[in-house]
Amino acid sequence: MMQYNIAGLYIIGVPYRIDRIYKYYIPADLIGKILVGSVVNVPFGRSNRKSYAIVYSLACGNPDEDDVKMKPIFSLEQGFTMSKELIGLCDYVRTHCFCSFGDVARCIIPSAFFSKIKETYRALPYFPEREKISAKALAIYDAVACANQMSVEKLVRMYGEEVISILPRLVKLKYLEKTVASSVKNIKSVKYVHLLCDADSAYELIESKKLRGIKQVALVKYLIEHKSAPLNDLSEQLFISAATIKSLEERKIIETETREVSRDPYKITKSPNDIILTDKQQQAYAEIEKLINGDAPSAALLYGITGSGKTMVIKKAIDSVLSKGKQVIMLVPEIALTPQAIDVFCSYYGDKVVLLHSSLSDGERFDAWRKIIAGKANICIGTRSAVFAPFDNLGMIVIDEEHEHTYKSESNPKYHARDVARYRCANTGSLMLLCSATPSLESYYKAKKGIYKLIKLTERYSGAKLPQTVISDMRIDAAEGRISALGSIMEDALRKTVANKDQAILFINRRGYNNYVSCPLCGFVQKCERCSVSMTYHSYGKKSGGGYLVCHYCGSRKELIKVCPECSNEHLSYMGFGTQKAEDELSNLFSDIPMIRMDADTASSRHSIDRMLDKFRKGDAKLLIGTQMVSKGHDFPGVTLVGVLLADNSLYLDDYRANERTFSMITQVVGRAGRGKKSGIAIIQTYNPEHPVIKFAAEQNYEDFYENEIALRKNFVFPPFCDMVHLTFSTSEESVFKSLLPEFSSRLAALLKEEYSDVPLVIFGPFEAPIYRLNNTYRMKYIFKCKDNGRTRELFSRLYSEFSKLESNKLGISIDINPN
DNA sequence: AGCACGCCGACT
DNA sequence: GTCGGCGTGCTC
Repeated sequence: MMQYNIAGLYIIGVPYRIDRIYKYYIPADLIGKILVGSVVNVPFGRSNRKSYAIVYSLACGNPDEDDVKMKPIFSLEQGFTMSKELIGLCDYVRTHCFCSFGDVARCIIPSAFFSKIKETYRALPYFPEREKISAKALAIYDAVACANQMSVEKLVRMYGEEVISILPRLVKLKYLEKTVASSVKNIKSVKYVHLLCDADSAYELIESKKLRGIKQVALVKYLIEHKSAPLNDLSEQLFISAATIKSLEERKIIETETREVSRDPYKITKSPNDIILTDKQQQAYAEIEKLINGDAPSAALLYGITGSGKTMVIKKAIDSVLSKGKQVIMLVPEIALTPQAIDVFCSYYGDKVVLLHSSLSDGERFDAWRKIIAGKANICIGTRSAVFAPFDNLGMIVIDEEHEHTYKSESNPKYHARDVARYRCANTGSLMLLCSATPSLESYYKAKKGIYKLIKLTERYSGAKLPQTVISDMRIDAAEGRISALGSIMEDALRKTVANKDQAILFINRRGYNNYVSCPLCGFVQKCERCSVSMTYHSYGKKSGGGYLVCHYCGSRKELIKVCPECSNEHLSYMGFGTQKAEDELSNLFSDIPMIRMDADTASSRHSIDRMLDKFRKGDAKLLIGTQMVSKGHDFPGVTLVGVLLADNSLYLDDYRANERTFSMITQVVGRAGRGKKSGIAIIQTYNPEHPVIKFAAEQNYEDFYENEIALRKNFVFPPFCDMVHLTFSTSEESVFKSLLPEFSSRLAALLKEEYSDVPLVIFGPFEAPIYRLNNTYRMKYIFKCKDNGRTRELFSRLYSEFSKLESNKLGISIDINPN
């Protein structure tokens, strides 16, 4: 049998335009051991720096006779070989998302797999007796001392292999010290800081000038808003030193606490008690079972209204797949926001479940991943990237809340989990099961066309009724001169709810107190210095007064201005409201009712979200007010009132998906009411009560919304009737646009006229990105309507490669297909 | 993305 | 004379 001695491989970590198959010869001792899918180490580039690579193909030949000078593979990385299916997946994502092969490989293999122990050397601080060592050793010492620290690889490159024998001697003579840094961090505990007094007395402390240092004031102010914060965040964001913490700790104003961060954060309790499906659920399940039992790849859309009991149908489907000895991936939009659903699955399947999501540490992620490749788990529940879980006998991929935008990645590789899932299912004969109460238009369109099997659940579980909905016309309140986040209808309903000792959820799609500060006389608006957006006013604690301005895009902060910097007017107006203002108004109305505000400012960690949701579920708080966090899949039987405070907030955005997003947001929130025995009521506050989207959402009428919207999409040619491509140039030097944009436009025109005359493309732009300046980078973009096929991608691939090397470091270019 | 190579200006 | 700034170009 012929032994392969040449490997074609993809290098991990190279830029897109040089990402191709490189040929290396396999040294004699590795022949037969290196397979397609092996992870190997190779020398790459003029400096032969050590790089990781994935073996893509094997061949026989003479390394010296080939036209390219071939280098040898250094070594083989043990422990993981990528399956054919996953290699195909890398190819697929690479060509569809304009990223390198390695970018996809890095989604499949956790970073901890690559980060082997790194040996570096550091010069010791005192000046040594130079006479005792050789000239060569002295040169090495000086080089290390000069660079502060150096890796072994670099020293070998500079001085040859003999450094290997010299270095230990230098360490023994205390010239150098060896540091072994493993990048697999074993974070076992995190230090937290919190106030020892309540917000109001802390605020008095600041007012009464009892705190001397600026840092101390900043820290206390920060803690008033965030309740408790990890020490690391504080030193990073506020530049707080240990001394500041210590002095406040001694004065008993704050307290530090060490919290254990468990390596296995989800405790699993087995309770295999079987579930009984209702007739409707059983019917839906039977349809899915048929697809599971067929061996052909398939896709289904489970469209079930809120509260229809989709979770149990999914559970049954998972049982069925597992019983055939196959594996399941289940995707959820965000782990932290759907703890209930996850608890259900963990309690049923115990240690056969593995969780994969973004807030795992490198070590935790590595553990979870090894559990999958070792075959110790057969269900993987996780966020977007879990779609890459390296199962070898996949049977089904479930995508819960299929319409959620979090399934689209916004950074390289810019994939959509649904597309990746579809590819994997097609190649493994698996079922892709999409689930939603408000399916994306694209998916419902495919279901109606028969590409996906459409399965409907149109009744609420165990007879619960959909809430009665009321549209509150805020124009009436405005005409009466009422300026409040809460309309009169909402206020009355809240009073009733509170009187009945029931619970309510209020939803606002905006955080902070007021979303901008402006001068009514000269029109001045306080903008961020780094971004082209207005800054949002955040107060400390519940009360207005004091506070700071923050940019929601780059995070920069600024003291609140009291006087207009343009015309010195002292009466500035604070416009628009967010969660803080609503909380403030509510606490004025119901001062003795416990309430929780849940937004990115109060829910800093998974733990704090859990704590808040638990408190609300137990009834310890009666009102829950917050951003999207409160609208996702939670099940609170005690909630009888649900309010949407700014229903039209997202309605008039310059975006073809604005209607869809508004509809799904309102529907999801409204669906939180009336899940228990009591019937519920939902109030939608809007300035556009006649708007069809608001009306359809109020009726929970997805079918009519869909018909209305799909007609619009067809008329104006938007997805699913075409594909959208966004091409963005970004730079810190605005002037590069002047020559760049005409150059790009004419190059594109030339390509379309000659080589790609067969590619239909509608060009919009160039124009400024919706936020032109972001964190001091300027962004110009093109939008194209096209058909996402091989020829179109080839055209964009060429443009991407050609323009990504231009202006070298000054210019960034990004291509995104069907972005959010 | 790195990193070496090479071409100019400021300095001992 | 040499050191070192960074613009240019290559990566099996």
